[in-house]
Amino acid sequence: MTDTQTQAGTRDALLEAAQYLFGHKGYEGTSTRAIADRAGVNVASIAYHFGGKAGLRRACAEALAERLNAALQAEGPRPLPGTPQAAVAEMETAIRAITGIIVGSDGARDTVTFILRELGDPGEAAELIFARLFLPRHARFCQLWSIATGQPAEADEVKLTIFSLIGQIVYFRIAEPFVARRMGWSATGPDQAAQIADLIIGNLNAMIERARR
Amino acid sequence: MTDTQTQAGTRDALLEAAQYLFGHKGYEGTSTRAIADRAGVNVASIAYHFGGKAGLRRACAEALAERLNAALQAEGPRPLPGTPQAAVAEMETAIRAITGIIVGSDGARDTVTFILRELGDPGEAAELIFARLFLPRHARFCQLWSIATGQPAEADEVKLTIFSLIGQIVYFRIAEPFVARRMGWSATGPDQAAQIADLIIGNLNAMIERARR
DNA sequence: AAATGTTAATCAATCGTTTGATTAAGTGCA
DNA sequence: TGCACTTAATCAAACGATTGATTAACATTT
Repeated sequence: MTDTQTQAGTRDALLEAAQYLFGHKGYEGTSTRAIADRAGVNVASIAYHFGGKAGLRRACAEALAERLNAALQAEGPRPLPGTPQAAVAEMETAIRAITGIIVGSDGARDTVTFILRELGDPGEAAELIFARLFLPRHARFCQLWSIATGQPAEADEVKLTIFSLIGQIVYFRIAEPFVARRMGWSATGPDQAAQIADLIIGNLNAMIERARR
Repeated sequence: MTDTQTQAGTRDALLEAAQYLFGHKGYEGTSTRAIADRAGVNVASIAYHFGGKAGLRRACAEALAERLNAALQAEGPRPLPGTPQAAVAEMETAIRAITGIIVGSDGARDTVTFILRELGDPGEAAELIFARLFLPRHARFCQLWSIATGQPAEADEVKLTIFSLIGQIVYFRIAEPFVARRMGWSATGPDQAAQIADLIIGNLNAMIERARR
């Protein structure tokens, strides 16, 4: 009985270790040996399972997109809400969920760290994450906004507005250490995430009100 | 007559080359040789002028903070505006200026690329940039918001609101390739920056209106 | 000549990848 | 069932290339 991985365990262990290290030290800053060590696995396994370091990076993004899409599910063939009130309600719920995942320190923390690192390093992985994770939700938000305000869903101003809405959430995570210090937070947990979500929902309602005029 | 740098020229050439490469390929992804080549200078000059690669990184951050502070100047001992209208006007002007620098493709493009890369890689450089560049403006914005709305400048909600305001701008730059594609932009230049600034100023006014109620 | 810059050459360490060997689990046939 | 063979998976070891840093010689200026 050994403590090394066997069978499919190796693949998953590599994905988890790589996601953690790529996220915290960056792709270039992470050596294949460091990944293998953290996974408790031989270096050669990376080439065997993923073709190489770059393949492992791509596999991380794919696995993560699938996993997060499942967690946020919802992205199924849901019908659009019928009233402005219901549309606003769905946006508020979504903002709370997304803020909790991006800002709060739940289980997805390392995953979000990886995503943000890739966002700043345009490439295949960022492409994949945006196409599968961000854009579908952006389109949904545009439709909800359209129902809530009466503006056409594909109007330039609407699309930009939704970007500005999501940007607020993402920035709180990017600047987290500095936000925490400025706010006097010892940690950024679910309570802080809720406080941030409340604020952004307030902004959302202010923006909707203005758009209706 | 050679084409290599002499005297103080070497130092500046290294700073510029390093800022470009650190920003576009990341700190770990950039070799000292690549920096020296781009600067048209010998590798050993890095150790001579900056003590090493890490020192060059710090020097980049310091030089950039000084330069951007000068460009945005304003941060002198300006008096606070006396009326809510004047406070809103200053915020709008600042948003236009910051959006132009961060989003538009003016001369500061490589500098902003470096900053965003460092923001995602917490360390000495990010610390310096935030302390010297971001926080002073955050505090100023809080005061302006206070004058505009009557809320106390150091209230939690105000501080968070200002973060959410800045976050909108930063995100447009981070997600620039994806925003551009979604919007059908072939490039993100001054016109697009102005469009984004208009939108964010609209959001600002909506938020202020709501805060006054 | 002393101080300051710049250079080519070299260093040990580490990089991602490849190799050949080894193990264990299937597979086909008698 | 028993034997011969193939396949998938993992390993230690080694590969050539590149890394950041250092050295000592050379050039320029004061």
